[in-house]
Amino acid sequence: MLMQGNKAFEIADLANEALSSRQSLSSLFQLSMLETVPAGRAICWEGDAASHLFQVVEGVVRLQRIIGQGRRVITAFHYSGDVVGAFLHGDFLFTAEAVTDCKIRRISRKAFLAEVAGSDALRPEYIGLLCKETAAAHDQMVLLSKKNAEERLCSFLVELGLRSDAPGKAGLLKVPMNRQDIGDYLGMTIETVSRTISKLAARKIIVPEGRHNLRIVCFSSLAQLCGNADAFPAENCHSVEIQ
Amino acid sequence: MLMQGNKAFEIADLANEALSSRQSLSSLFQLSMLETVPAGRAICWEGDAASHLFQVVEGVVRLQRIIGQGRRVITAFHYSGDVVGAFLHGDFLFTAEAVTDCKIRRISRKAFLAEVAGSDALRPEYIGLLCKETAAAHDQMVLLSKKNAEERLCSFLVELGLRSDAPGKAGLLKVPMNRQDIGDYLGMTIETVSRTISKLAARKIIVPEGRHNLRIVCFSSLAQLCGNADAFPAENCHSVEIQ
DNA sequence: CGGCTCGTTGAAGAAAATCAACTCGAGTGG
DNA sequence: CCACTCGAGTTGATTTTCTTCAACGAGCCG
Repeated sequence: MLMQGNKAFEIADLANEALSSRQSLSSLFQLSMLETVPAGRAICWEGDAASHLFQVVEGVVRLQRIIGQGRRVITAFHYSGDVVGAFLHGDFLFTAEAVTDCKIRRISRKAFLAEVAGSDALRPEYIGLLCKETAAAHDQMVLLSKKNAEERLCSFLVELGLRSDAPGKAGLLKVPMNRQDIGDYLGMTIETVSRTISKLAARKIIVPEGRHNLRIVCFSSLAQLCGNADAFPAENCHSVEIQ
Repeated sequence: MLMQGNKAFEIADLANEALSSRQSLSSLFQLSMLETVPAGRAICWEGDAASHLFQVVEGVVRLQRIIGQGRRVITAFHYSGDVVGAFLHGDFLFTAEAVTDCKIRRISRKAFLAEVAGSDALRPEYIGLLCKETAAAHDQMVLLSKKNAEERLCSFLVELGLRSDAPGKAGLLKVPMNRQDIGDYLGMTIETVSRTISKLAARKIIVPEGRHNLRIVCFSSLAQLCGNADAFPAENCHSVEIQ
């Protein structure tokens, strides 16, 4: 709901939701204008006062930090529906940039926090969001600390493949970001990213189709190569992946 | 205050604080018994229901995750005054273990969240805590993703040195954790940790004194070697570190 | 004092980074 | 429509950094 129809109707519906205490964090953003951000454009800058939160409505956003001599670290990608900046207090800890052409909405931090503080329904959702982000940060620390190139790439592809808006576990996986983005996210160089993709392709686990698409031949193999202790077994690869 | 005196007095004082809305997150833990945890003992386990939060009253605690084949990642150290588990929702995402003999207090998540929800004073402190943890996680991702052995170790020593309970920037730095802990925190082996310490010692930046103490000869050199873009210059090394 | 763990140091090996050449594909302009 | 150009991606050769394996040394406890 709320995805089309005229504005007045949306706002009325929103107010209705608020009254009946069924509002969600997403609904807080619905009051703001939809903004269009072209690929490559920054949405906010590290060090600036974090006066607003953003929601990615469409497209992919990267959160990044730069440390001296052109070293860039991408700490997270955010996809449609995700909230950017939920955990910030004072300043932005990252620069957010559009990976693809994006549509976003924004809300002021002050309004956001006031809404959350005043709603018993929003607070658990907010805390859940923080928890999810922190869990992701922990997973990323494990990846960066202990995984090799193949495990990193497979973890990344599984993460992409498990996103709800992805077409499915087997099939064509859209990879909107370029090799440099992937490398800076996984802590490796573009050459190593490329080589690792080639090796997986040689083993017929994936098949590259153009720069931004990968055909996932055997998702359970990918999952097994993630290097997580709890990776599920892939003996059933063929039966599962029949399509 | 609240550090000694009889229990009844403490509780009365706490209630008083609550009434006057000057309570802090720390005060929430004051109602619980002080628990003693010997070095090496676990406080909570990854995967268990996160029913409680902890506060480190004394000692050092490590948060760690294990991934297959004995690979361990330490995602954070917590020191006296720190709250452990603030951002958790369902299950613990880490196993917490005492690095040194510790004293801790605990509070149930339910009570904690109720207190925070009901207090306009606690909520900002809580959010600030979450922000601080997330900022630390981001810093750690940068470290693990882009820094070399020397930069990692220097970052760690600076982090230790800047802790408020540390004696000072120049002087004797207590390093309570062993080499394995440091290695698993910084994403390197104990051998590389040891070698890096030796190299810094050869350059007279630090002087090891026993296994758990380092004399910091030139803190600003350490800060400069962190690899952060915003490292402050160390020309004033001598004048600052005269002591 | 002896045994033990923790830490240090050295030598060899492996993984990924770096440097460099080449390919591919998309967009541009003749 | 096709050659041209430019950026992104791939692949190969070499180098660097860190890991691994192994031996040795130092502090700590009984």
